[in-house]
Amino acid sequence: MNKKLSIVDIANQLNVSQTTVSFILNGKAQEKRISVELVERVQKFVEEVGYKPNSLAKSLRTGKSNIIGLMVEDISNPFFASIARMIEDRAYKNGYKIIYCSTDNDTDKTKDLINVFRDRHVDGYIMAPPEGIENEVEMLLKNNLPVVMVDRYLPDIATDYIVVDNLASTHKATQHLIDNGYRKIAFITFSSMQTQMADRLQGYKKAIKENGLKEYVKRIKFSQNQELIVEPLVDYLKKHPDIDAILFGTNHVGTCGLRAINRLGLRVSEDLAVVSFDDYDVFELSSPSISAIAQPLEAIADNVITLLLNRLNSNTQSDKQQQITISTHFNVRSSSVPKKTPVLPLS
Amino acid sequence: MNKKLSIVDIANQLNVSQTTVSFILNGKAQEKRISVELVERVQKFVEEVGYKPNSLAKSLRTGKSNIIGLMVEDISNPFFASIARMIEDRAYKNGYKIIYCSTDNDTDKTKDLINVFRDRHVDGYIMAPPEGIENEVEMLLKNNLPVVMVDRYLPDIATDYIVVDNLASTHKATQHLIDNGYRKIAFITFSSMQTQMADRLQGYKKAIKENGLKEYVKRIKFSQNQELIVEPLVDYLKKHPDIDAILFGTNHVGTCGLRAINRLGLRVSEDLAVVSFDDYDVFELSSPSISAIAQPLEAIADNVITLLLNRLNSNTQSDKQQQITISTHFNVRSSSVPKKTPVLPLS
DNA sequence: CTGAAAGCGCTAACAC
DNA sequence: GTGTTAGCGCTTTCAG
Repeated sequence: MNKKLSIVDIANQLNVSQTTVSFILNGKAQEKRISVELVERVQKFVEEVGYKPNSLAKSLRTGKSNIIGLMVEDISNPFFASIARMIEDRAYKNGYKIIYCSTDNDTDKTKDLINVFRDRHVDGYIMAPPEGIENEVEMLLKNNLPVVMVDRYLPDIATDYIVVDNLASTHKATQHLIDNGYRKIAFITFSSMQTQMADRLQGYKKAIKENGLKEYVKRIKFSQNQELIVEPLVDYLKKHPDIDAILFGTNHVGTCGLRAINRLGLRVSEDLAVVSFDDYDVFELSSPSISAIAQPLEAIADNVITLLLNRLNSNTQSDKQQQITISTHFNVRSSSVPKKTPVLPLS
Repeated sequence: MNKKLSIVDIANQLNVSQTTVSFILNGKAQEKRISVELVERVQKFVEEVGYKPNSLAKSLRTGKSNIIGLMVEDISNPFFASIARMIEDRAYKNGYKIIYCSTDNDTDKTKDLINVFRDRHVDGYIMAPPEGIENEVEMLLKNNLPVVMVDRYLPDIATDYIVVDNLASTHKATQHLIDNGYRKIAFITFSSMQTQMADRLQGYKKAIKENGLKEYVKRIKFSQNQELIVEPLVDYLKKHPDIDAILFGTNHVGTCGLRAINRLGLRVSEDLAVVSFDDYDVFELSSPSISAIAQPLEAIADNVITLLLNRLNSNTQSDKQQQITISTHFNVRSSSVPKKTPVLPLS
């Protein structure tokens, strides 16, 4: 129906040239001093027949696709899903569409995906990068394609990024556990050298060291399969029955951790204090409810898309990179109330 | 770097014609009886210089974009996020990319989005349709664009679709509550006439009627904003303190329902049995854990993408529509254990 | 103010 | 077996 009209059709029917139509459609009427009446006539006609420019042809010609590539670790993780959702909204409102994909934190997969995106001529990239894609990102930058990192960044490469103050957050959470009388505090995390995980670990270590306590760090290999995370956790907790509190490094480990705790028949809060990074429904609705470090999703998404849109609108690639750190909010709940059994003094 | 090469460049450098290169690259070498050595030479060179065909130009020429448009209600809802994730994986493996968007169940927004997708020349559509987009969908079909519905369908239009047996599922869940001694069972749902919600309501009503009980149906307006759902729920529960069990129509109402129950200081299972449609972490990890009707996400996603890929590969639009209904799995947990207080006999 | 025309990179008749 | 070439629909330079 309305699919066959092209700019030449409408030019012919109106007895004007394509150029004129094109100028009018692209808001260059004034600049080109096209008569107001012609402009109106064209616009009216275009409206009537429901003509839509073919964006493929447009992209081919202009090199702009109005598509943003979004690469997250896993779109089914509520943290990324929420951010993606907000980014999507803002992008649509600004005339951009999103192509997304989940990297699974897999370097090779991500490299492939970057190629797919380049191939599609996406105008800009938003990514939560896995390790080892420095070269690819540099290539993008070199080609003047804006890249905004989120959640983590590549330390060796100067890009825009939006992260939260991971170190301060886990430091505070750990200190909170210590203040509430816990002494054998484990930090359970993914075995990853990515910046966000490294910082979270440092925050924990710092608090532990400052209080002269002993570190209990358990690293687990990232996996989509929950069982592959729950099982090592069960083992670890069995092996360390003296642990009296756990700080989980992400919502995913946190959720699996709760499963492990359930499976062992342990009771959160009574037997074991729990705090997790990343807040979401599960933690709020658990009983006892789980203390969690909430990332300000909306602020993150807003900053990301604003930054990218700015880059897109002004070809100022060479500008100084913007690197924004946002504070988290620590939601204290029942899972980390002050310890009831004898509290050891700090040495 | 590798962005400037076009097919003509590589043809020139190799002293062959574009056609030849194009044929080779598109696997038509045999068909066109191009010499094996030439094929190899070209492939080797292409490999070396890292030439990638420009898919925009390709799409413009062929009318195929290798993009699938995915429209769900809300990508941040775990049900849709999980399905999207699985669809994404399968699509990528088959050379398709996904453009997605959240409809918010908003008819106008969805119409816009369909236009955006058409404009992008997506090859196929997967959608969880809101009400009132019959005309748009018919238009797509008329233009021979495959559309697969998921989660719900438009009763007046013959399309492929994948749904679960909603009616049987809620019927079973309601009967389960009755069997366990509950007599004042509420069904809390979104005020929607969409097929999946209508069927779930019917399943509940059927079981209630069969047992000569009274219906308690509460409909709530769909909203992203949790508070707008929790509040009416709190009111409703206050007004009907005699209700002894609730069946929630979706995970979203279910989650909000748990909040409402918490807010009122009611205890799940002791004061109120609970079952929800859609299983996910929250229900499994709550304590008491919440009985839930689990949709087989993987089976749904698999069927959806298989169906669509089939359509895409064989231009058999006129084939009979495939309409697949999959069974759910009822996960019985602690929230709906047999009632302890005096159980009224069924009349 | 408006029109002709040169491509953007690729595919596929059609000719040789 | 291989080369020529006409577009796909649009933007934009350059001439009127």
